[in-house]
Amino acid sequence: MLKLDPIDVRQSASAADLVFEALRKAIVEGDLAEGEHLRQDHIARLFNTSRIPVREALKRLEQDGLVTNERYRGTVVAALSSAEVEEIFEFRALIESEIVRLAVPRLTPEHLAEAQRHLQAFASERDPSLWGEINRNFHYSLYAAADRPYHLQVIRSSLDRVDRYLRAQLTLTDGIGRARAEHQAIYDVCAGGNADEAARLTRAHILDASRSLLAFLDQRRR
Amino acid sequence: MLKLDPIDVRQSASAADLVFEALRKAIVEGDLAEGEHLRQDHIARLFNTSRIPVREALKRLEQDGLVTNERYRGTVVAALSSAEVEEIFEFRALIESEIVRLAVPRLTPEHLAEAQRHLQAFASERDPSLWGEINRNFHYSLYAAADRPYHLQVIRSSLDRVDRYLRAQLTLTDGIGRARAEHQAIYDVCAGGNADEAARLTRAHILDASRSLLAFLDQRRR
DNA sequence: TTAACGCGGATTGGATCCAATATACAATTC
DNA sequence: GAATTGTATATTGGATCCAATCCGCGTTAA
Repeated sequence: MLKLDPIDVRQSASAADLVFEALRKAIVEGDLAEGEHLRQDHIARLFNTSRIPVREALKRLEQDGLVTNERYRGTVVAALSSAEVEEIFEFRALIESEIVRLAVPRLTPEHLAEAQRHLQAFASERDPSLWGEINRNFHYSLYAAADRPYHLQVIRSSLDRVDRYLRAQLTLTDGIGRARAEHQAIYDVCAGGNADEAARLTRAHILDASRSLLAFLDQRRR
Repeated sequence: MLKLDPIDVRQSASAADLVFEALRKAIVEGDLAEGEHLRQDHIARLFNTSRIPVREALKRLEQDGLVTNERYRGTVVAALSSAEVEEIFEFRALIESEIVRLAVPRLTPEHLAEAQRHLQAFASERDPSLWGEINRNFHYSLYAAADRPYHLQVIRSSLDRVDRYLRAQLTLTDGIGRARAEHQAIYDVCAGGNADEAARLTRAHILDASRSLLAFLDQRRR
């Protein structure tokens, strides 16, 4: 009998899924400015599809808080107030420090090796547009050891909302320098197996970025 | 000149919004069993509408994790494994204890009065089908004082996922009795202004329900 | 007997068409 | 000239239609 690798041939990505992922990525990475109108017809043409899958994608983005919709007026990229940004960073500090605490006792050499790769990439990468992605990967490589899929999902969702601001903050004077130093410190205590200290440093790292970012936002918005 | 109260006449609820809310409520309250198929055409007829708004509602529910969708195979009410239920309760224990810690110093007499009303309703209500709603309201009346909209939104979302299981747990032997006692204890320390103790009791309350529920689920699923 | 095959209805995904509403701008009135 | 009104166009929300896929069931062949 013929034997083949049982690859799932079912293409699970519908047009709506593709549009959703593309728009999500564009918003998270800051390629779509906050307040920008997302016209159904325009997006549909970009993807060579009709407005139906576009509308489904926009509904999903709305549910994630990445866009807002007003009936008959359309969908715009969500804009966050300083207070909202601050609250989300506070939330991240709470949950990400806890996930690190859970992760540290479970860290394997493989986890640490991957984290170190991202650490080095972060140190050597010159292109600021890549820092955000590397930053995410570094933290996620540690969080993965916690083996808490729901927590990770919530972390992803909360970071998605503020990542474009965070990426702007990284490019500020000293933003990248402090991030590098703090990452190294977090990595060191993780490798040393000190869960409480890793949690404390992660919390401080997030709140530090928050303070720097809010100072920048408040200044820019005046 | 004619003067009228400037009421916003714009009806913000689209058909998709109404369908979404109705389905969400039905799933959260356990009226739709896990694994049940949600046929677009059937739902559309129920609401006297076409399948288009139904599909948008289903996409939003999927984004919230309340249903799962497989291409060309349809949408079913999500079923959670015991491990997933356990993780979500662990998550709730973390974030709800923290929100209580933030809320206590900000509690006004009005907040406490509302919490006490829910406490009494919880104590006197005979109809088990209403316990879940009252339970939510009691906790939310305390959480509201924290004034953290994003945290509250995440709390709502996580509770939505497990509320149908929690409601089943409340009707178990002693489930409602322990919940009543623990609510009273939480209320007392909140009214006394002891934030740390309120957080500790909230955490214990959630983990207590989790243990009881998991024992029940593991037994039922065998 | 049973497993593979194929057909037809059921269901979902997507395209196109129509209705409802908003917005920009010209026309009009004071 | 400014405010208001009417109108044309753009855009969204929803309905209907078509295509792709799944699934149950009967048929057939080994």
